[in-house]
Formats: sequence, C-alpha cells, structure tokens
Amino acid sequence: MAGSRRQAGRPVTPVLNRERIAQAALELVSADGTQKLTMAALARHLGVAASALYNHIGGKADLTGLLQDAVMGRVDVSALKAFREGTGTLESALADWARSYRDVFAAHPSLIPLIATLPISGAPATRRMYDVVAAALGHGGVPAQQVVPVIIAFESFLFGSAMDVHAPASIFTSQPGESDAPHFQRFVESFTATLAVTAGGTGGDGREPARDDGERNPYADAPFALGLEALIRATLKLVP
Amino acid sequence: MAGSRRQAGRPVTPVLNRERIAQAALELVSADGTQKLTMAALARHLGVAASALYNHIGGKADLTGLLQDAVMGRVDVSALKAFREGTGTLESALADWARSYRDVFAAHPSLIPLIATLPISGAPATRRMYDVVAAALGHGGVPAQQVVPVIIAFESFLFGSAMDVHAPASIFTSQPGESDAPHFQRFVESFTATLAVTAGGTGGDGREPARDDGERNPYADAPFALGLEALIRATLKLVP
DNA sequence: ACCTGAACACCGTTCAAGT
DNA sequence: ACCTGAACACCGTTCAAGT
Repeated sequence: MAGSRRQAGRPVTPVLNRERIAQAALELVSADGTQKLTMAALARHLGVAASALYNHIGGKADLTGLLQDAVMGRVDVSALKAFREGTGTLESALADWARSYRDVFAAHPSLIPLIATLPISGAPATRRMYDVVAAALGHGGVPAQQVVPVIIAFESFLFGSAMDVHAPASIFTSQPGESDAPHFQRFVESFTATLAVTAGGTGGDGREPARDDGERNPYADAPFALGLEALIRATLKLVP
Repeated sequence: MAGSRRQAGRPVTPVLNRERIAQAALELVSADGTQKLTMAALARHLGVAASALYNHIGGKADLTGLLQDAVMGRVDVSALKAFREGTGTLESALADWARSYRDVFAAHPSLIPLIATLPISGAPATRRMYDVVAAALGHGGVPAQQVVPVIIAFESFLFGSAMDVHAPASIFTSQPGESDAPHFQRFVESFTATLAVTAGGTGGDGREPARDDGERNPYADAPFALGLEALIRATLKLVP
C-alpha cells in the first residue's frame, strides 16, 4: 500500500547513490536554506533512515563537498573555451564567465556560507573550471606567473559579490533621524535615487521592508559591474 | 576554597555583561575556531551556566553580531579620516584602509564564514566604519551616486580576499601525474616559482604539506595586491 | 552491500527556583 | 536582576541486527 515502510535489511535494488543524495541536498537547501539542511531532513526527503546516508557519504563535510561541485559544474565556461579556440575576445569571455559564476551562486545563496568554509578548489568540477580559465588567460597573453593571481583576485571578488546579491537590504532602510552614519546614509540616498530612475525599482523612498530571502538585491548589480570592469581592465593591462 | 561553585540565585555583583561575553567569545573562536564556539563552551570559559548567557544576549545570532562589531571596530580608518581633513591622497588612504580591513579578518579567519551569514553592516561599529569610507570618497570627488557601489565592490573583494588568506594550500599541492587540471597546474608552478625567488618561501617544490589553520597563505598576497590596485585605479577614474 | 532502528554525546534554548 | 540546574527538542554519527 501507499504508506508502506521499507523493511529492514538490504533492499533488492539500492535506493541511494551519491548523485541522488547531492540532488536532494540541493533541492532542500534551495527551498529551505542552509540551516534546514540536516542529515535527518535530508534522509526524510529521500525516504530513508538518516544512518543509511553513511553508506554513501563520509559525513556532513563530505556532503558539502558534493554540493560545491554540483554548483560549480553549472558555471558557464563556453565563452572562455571559444576564446581559446580563436573566437571572441578575452575581455568579453572573462565578462561572460564572471557573470555566470555570480549568477550561479546567486541562484543558491544559502550555499555560499557553506562553501565559504571549504577549500576553494578541492572538488573536481571546480578544478576543471579553473583549468579552463587558466588556459584562456594564458592564450590571451597574460604572463604565466600572473595567471594564478588573476584567477584568485577574480575569485575573491566573485565570491564576495555573490554574497552581496542576497544580503539583506536593511543597510539601506535605517531612518534618517536615528542614523549613526550620516554621510553613508546620504550617499545611499543618491544611489537608490538613480536606481529608481534607471530601473524603475522600489528603491525610491529608501524604506522598503526587508526582502524575502529568495529575492534579489537590486543594489548589488552596479557594484558588481564596477568591480568586474576594474578587474578585467587590470587583467588586460598585464598583456604585453 | 579554590574549586568552590557559585551558589544559585542572584550574585551580589553581576558576573557577566555583553562586553565580557564578546571578549570571551573572541578568545574562544581565535583559539579553537568557529566550530568550537558553542554556548556551553562559552559559558564554561566564563565560569558560568549556559543559561546565564541568556540574561545578556538574545541567542547565538546576537552573539555573532557582537563578534562582528568587535572585529570591525579594529579596522584602521585613520588614513581615510586624515585624507578628509586634507592630509594625503585618496589613493593611499584607500590602500591603507583596505590592507587593514583584510589584515583584521586574516587575524580572525574562523570568524569570516560566521560573519558571511550576517547583514553586511548591521552593527554600529561596522556602520561607523562605512561612514568614514563614504565621507572620504565623497571628499575625494567620487560622484555621489557612485560612492555606495564603490564601497560594496571593495567590500566584496576584501571579504573574499580575507577568506583566501587562510585557504588551504592544497590547491597547489596536487601531484603532476594525477592532476585533472594540467593548464592550471602549469601556471601554479610558474607562480610559486616567482614566490620562491622573491620571498625565499617554502613554495619551491609545490609539495609542502597542508598548512596549520594559524598559518598565512603566501599565495594570497599577490592576488590581493593585483585586485586592490585594479579597484583603486577604477575608483580614481570616477573622479571628474 | 545496503538498509533500519536504537543509542550516544552533543547542541541551543526555556524556565522554575533561588537569592 | 541575575544566577543555577533540570528539561526539551533537536543535532551528527555509530553500530548491531536484518536481508
């Protein structure tokens, strides 16, 4: 019948594997955030006892590694590959890759603090991504000793920027009277005013309520564009 | 006697306050890392029952906010203040501030993932710091609407860079034969070779063992300098 | 080999009782 | 007001027992 429970003992055909576990973990974390990603909840989502997970993964640290790789694998490196094969410019290829990188993490914001605690490129899909980036930079004429520093500088910025996409907008919502940062407050108003005009957003009066966790932070796009252009320009300057 | 336990009931003079709690939490996290920062361990460090903490702080989220502020308050903004009062250049003031920011977080690496989950400037000391930065940028001639984007771009980069300082060096230690990222591996060798020459470090053979958590990552400095210069240059370009 | 279910040592938080 | 100590609903992980 429908509610039947699986009997104890080895099932005739395996119920779990690392891929199914990673997929379920990603669904869970996307829906409910990092805090709800517990071994018990994950097991329930898979219709299984929590202890069964340990037949396939080493523990929770192993699980986060799986997640890191699953997400990094979605970053679009096709423009960088194309550039290495002679199509397009390094400038636009870097821009495409960087935007994809940030978008991927922006789509899974709750994963960021989780991944932040991990080695930056411990997992295979992550290493593969960096290999493509490195090859493109080398092909573009960036001196060999500078390739890795460039990548790490981008990484730092992209990671921080991805965090920003879902940072609460409360920074922009303090009341003028109670502000302990008057200069900052004034510039925030100048900034949100431009957004209201150019994007037609809700940032006009600077008093919108705190956003849902699933919402995007409109204030993150301009800083991202600014920093990205700065890094790309500096990278191109390294080419002799 | 020495091992005497405090009797139940209100003590004649209070044992705890928010400052003492924050200080103890910082000590704990610096010594043992974020994972060991539990309410029980913190209480033990303070010689108190765990439940006593709740008379002074709202919960663990409140505690992390306290920590964020304690750390942010150590960032040196004196160069920015001086610039606003007519001494020095915006360029060098930004560089000094950025280096201090990164150094402060590099000194408390285990705090980074913890703070990464918090609103970027929820706490008063953090807001005060941003106010000084904003005032200096405005004084330096950065257009009003661009001040906040510049700050956020710096923030993203600095935060990511601080993470990098204590990232495990395992990224640089894979064996040539088993590498699944040959291009990247080659550029890593070019990079570490320059470090071995210029810094006389231990990066010569690219096979040093994983570092202690307390050690600094020598590979983080060049990327930081590169990204910082890129951002400063882009900021100065905004000045009409 | 791969699952269940009980058990273990934790965790953050609440609350009555004490002074 | 500010502490203790017991209690609660969790957590990740281990392991014998089942097939």
